[in-house]
Amino acid sequence: MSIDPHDLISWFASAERDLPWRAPDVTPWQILVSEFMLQQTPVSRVLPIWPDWVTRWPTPSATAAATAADVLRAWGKLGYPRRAKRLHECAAVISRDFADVVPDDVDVLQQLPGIGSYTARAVAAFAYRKPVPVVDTNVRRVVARAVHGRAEAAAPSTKRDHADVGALLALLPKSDRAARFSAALMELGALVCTARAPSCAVCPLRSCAWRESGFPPGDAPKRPAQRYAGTDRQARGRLLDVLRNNEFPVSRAELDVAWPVDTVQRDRALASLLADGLVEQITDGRFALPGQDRNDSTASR
DNA sequence: AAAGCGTGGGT
DNA sequence: TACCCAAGCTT
Repeated sequence: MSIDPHDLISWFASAERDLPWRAPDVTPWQILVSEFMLQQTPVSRVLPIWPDWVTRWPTPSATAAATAADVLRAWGKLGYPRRAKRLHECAAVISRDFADVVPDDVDVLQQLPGIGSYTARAVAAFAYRKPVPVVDTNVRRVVARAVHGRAEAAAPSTKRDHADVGALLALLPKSDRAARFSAALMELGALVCTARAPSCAVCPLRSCAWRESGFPPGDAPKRPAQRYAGTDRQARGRLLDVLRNNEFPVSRAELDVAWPVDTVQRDRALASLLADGLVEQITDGRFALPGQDRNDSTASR
């Protein structure tokens, strides 16, 4: 059972979304920025942010020259602000150690801050047209269904990821169409072979092990889905939102009102933000985004 | 290896 | 209303 690259690529030619980071003049760095933003984040939420971002900071060195505070503010409520911090660090490394040129080698890319297996492969394939398998959640799901006949991909793990790369390598066209095949596979998972309610009636694949075995259901989830309300993550988000929205450092009391009930949880969240380098405490005891201007209206007069 | 890490839209 | 889910990475 296999996926015919021709079926997929001809479907992609007509179904491909017109995403701005796919335009022909987009640089490898700008593609890398899109991949950071798209980690665990829907396309619809990246769309309004990415164009302004890459206009403001078009190169690694331009990004590295900004303060972490500016980067975190531009990131806004995209989520997982550690990604913004790592993107900033990644820019500094590329600027300093790679002459401002994004590496094209998967293993080199994967050593950079915030770049794991997926992002390294995506940059190599989509920015440099290298014939490397790109394995994301969409690809795992499409392969699980079309090739292995299962409703869902197995839980991601290092070992499982390696197997997925191997399975993909066997499918990858041995030509310059490899990168396009990977993009098409991801697009199929995003638009047709979706996690819930897949549109099998319009699927371009002529063979699919899951369909041919009668759409067997997946296993019930073993662990309960995690909630968000009341978690440390939410507390961190509230605290960081206060700092993003204040041009100048804020007092502890101003942070307290952002998470007023559970003081133990608030302290834990603040400590973890400090440990992550997403927040700094300045000498007078107030808190600020890292690298932010320490002056304020009272100190400056 | 499993758990932590944001946020908001869809159902 | 809850819950699911979205181009993952790090420890």
